[in-house]
Amino acid sequence: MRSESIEDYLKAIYKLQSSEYNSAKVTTSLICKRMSVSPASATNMVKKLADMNLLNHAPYHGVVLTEAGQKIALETIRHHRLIELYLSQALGYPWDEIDAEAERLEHAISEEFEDRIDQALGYPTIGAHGEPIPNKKGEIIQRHFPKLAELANGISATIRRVSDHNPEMLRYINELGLSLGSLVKIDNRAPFNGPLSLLIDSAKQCSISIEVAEHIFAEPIAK
Amino acid sequence: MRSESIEDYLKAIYKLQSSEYNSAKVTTSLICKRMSVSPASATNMVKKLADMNLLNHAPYHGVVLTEAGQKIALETIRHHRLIELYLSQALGYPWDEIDAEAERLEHAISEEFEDRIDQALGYPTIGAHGEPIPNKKGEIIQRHFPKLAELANGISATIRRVSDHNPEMLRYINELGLSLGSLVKIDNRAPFNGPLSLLIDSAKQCSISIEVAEHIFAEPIAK
DNA sequence: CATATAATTTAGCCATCACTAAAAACAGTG
DNA sequence: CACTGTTTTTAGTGATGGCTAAATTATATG
Repeated sequence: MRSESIEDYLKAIYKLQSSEYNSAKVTTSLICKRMSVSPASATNMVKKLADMNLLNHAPYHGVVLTEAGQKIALETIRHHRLIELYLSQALGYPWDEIDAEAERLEHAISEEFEDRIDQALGYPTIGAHGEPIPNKKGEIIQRHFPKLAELANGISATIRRVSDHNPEMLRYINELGLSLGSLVKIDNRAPFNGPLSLLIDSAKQCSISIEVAEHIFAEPIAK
Repeated sequence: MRSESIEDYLKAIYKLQSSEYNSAKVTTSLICKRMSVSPASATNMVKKLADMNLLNHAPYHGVVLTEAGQKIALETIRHHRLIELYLSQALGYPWDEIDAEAERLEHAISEEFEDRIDQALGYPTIGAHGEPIPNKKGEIIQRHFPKLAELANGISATIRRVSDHNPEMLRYINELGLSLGSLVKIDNRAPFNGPLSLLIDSAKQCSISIEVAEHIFAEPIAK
């Protein structure tokens, strides 16, 4: 009545639904791509979730989570992000490994475990990659920051969030010396989608591809 | 190819096999009782494990783990006991809750997680209830201590292990003020399987049933 | 507006792991 | 050594959650 699969689908659907760059409908094919399953599997699960009143499904037109579905999604995301932060802060895990480990653990922990690591971490509201952590009531405060790729030349900004989708990219970003709170200045922006030159913490110079710059979000410093 | 079920069965079979009070064969019915499944389910899984060369099965005469089967069992037990100790020491879990939480987590953690909590705990060899923790090579050092129920009047002993099978009993034992390392003196032993009177840490007097005394193991103090 | 292409759904299958009910094998006793 | 009762196994089912292949529906284009 609340399997790992169900939690994973609801989580994925929630993320697709609230994803900033995507105001489009959450279709079966989006879901199956995100979950790396066949279209048929996604259809089956969508039907099942609709039967359980966890989402509304307009056939051929996508799904929308119900309150109940969103609640489970947010609980799962809360687990995931608390575990990630715990792995990172309490156990010294590197940035690029916490997602995979949390992916499995998030389904196995109890409310009690959630509460205890929440307390051990000092009731955090921001996760290891800068994402907001939903509270126990299922409230989440979305924060929006521009991508490095969108910032103009000469702008200084503080790194606020990093996309966690690609561990290799995360490792690379980490090796550059970038982490949450790092100060970067956009030194130069080569034309034709060329690389971005950055000055990191007023110390280190480096040059990153637009592709990477699309996955780093930063808060421009008001001057 | 290595499901939670498989790990659970192998763990249970290992424990039945090496259980001290039981030199008998590990039969299907023992397994199904221990796992709380139907006899048919146990038979099915035993057949499957035999096909995978994780145990040898002489039909109607019980099973014996192979090296490969024992290896998986011990890895699972190692996970379980490290997690229990971590929950207890790092997260402040009470004695009676760690088993249930570890039961789920033991299947979800990676080698890396195992290594990191092992390190955080200082490479322990004794678990939260006094059981030995197998090392990474699958070696385990069995320690045998008499039950409180077996100790004669007037004997003093140090608590070395507590059976973890019944959370309610664990909570009770904990409330008595007994933990690993506690010093107890057998003050009196009422006849006809009557209660045992104990002096705990030369301070507190209490009286426990034989049933409880069967689940506490202690090392008599050489005088 | 017909038709090609893409998206979605249906139908049917497989593996895992539980179950019940019935059959078969074994063990102890008269 | 047959009989009774227990243990074990077989046979058949159900739920979950994947899959492929085929059918259906929607969409975009000439």
